[in-house]
Amino acid sequence: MIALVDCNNFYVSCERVFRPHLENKPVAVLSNNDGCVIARSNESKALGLKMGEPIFKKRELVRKHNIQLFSSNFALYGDISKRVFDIVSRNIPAYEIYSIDEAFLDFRGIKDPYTFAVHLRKKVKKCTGIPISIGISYTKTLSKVAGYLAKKSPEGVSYLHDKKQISDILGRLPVDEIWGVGMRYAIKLKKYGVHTAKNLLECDETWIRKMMNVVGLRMVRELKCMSHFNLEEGRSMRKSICTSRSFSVEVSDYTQMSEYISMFASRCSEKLRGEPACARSISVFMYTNRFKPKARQYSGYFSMDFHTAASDTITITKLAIECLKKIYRSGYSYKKAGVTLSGIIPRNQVQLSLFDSADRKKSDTLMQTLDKINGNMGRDILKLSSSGINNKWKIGKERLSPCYTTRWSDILSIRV
DNA sequence: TCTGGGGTCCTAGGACCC
DNA sequence: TCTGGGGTCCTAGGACCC
Repeated sequence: MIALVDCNNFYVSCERVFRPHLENKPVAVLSNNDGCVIARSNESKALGLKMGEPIFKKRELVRKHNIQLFSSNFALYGDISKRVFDIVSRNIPAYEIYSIDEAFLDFRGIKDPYTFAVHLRKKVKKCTGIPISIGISYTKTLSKVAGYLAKKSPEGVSYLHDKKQISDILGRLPVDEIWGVGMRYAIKLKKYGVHTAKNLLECDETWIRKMMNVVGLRMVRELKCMSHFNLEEGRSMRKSICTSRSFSVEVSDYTQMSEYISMFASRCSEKLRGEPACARSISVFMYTNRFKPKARQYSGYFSMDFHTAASDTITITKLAIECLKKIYRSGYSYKKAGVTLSGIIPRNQVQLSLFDSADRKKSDTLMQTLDKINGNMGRDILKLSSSGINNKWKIGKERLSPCYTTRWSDILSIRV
């Protein structure tokens, strides 16, 4: 048995923990630059606020119903997530943290899964203030189905174990609610008269394989109670690391762009060292505003390899700038840019070059010092001058809540 | 006026090897 | 008349997830 723990409307719930008066009120959290809706409370969903929708299109709705909006505060959400999963994973032999708000738990050997889950849910709510739902079944995909039901049940827990019951539910589950069926597949499937999960199970497996390749086929088998996706314990090394941003004010100046690219490269390097790992290649991309069809459009992408896999900010930034020079075209207004590191390998598996002349020991010490100072005193206390001296990163976040749990100056004061 | 950020996996096709 | 068989690696593109 596998249990899926899912935090309800997670970002909204995090904001509510510190603002209990928002309970039962419509609330939403916005993406960077306060652009799109990325989390909604049930009340906001009921009002018709859609996921991913640009908020400026909904100004009237927001005003009319007094929907409370927040800028995204990932420092807060990340910390609350850690607290939730600390509690959830206690006394569980194996678990996999799947995303910031979801985890799969190994429920084998638990005598009464339903009661256990009900207790777990109460405990998490009491200790963190976050409401969760728990779906339990035979495979990961089925536990996702159970999770879907759990969200609608008053107890917040659903235990799917009876074959007849599973079959009934799959008969009512729309295909696009299945884990692994996105918009494209849903459209394709409906064209062939496949509307429910049960319809899909009745299809020929060769046909499914052709339509949705092996991943789709595995998913279908999982719905038939055959397990294909194992619990992945421990955090495995990432395969790529990306830092990208949309600019609140479009960029049309090379120096400005090179400062941003330098900043993205630094951020990527920090994440890379945090693994700890090195990267074999880097790529840089940038593009103009696709929502302004009348403006001149351009998009550029360029990738380069390091001579020797690198993790130090200086080497990485230098190559990022090389890439930038290859693709930068003047005369355009850029809306978004980013840096991606790939070919990630563990630090201790770097193949050195015979003619390598770099002083690695020195650069390692330098980076350790840099990370330590920035870790203790705040991000970017020490940085490369190529990322700009007075370049205060301008991400529109007008409705940002305090970092209640991760910043000393933001801790709540309580009048007793 | 205003439209996010960060990941994963699979496949087909091309280029290459012996 | 008639031109093999078995591999690897890389990339772009397409799908998905949160």
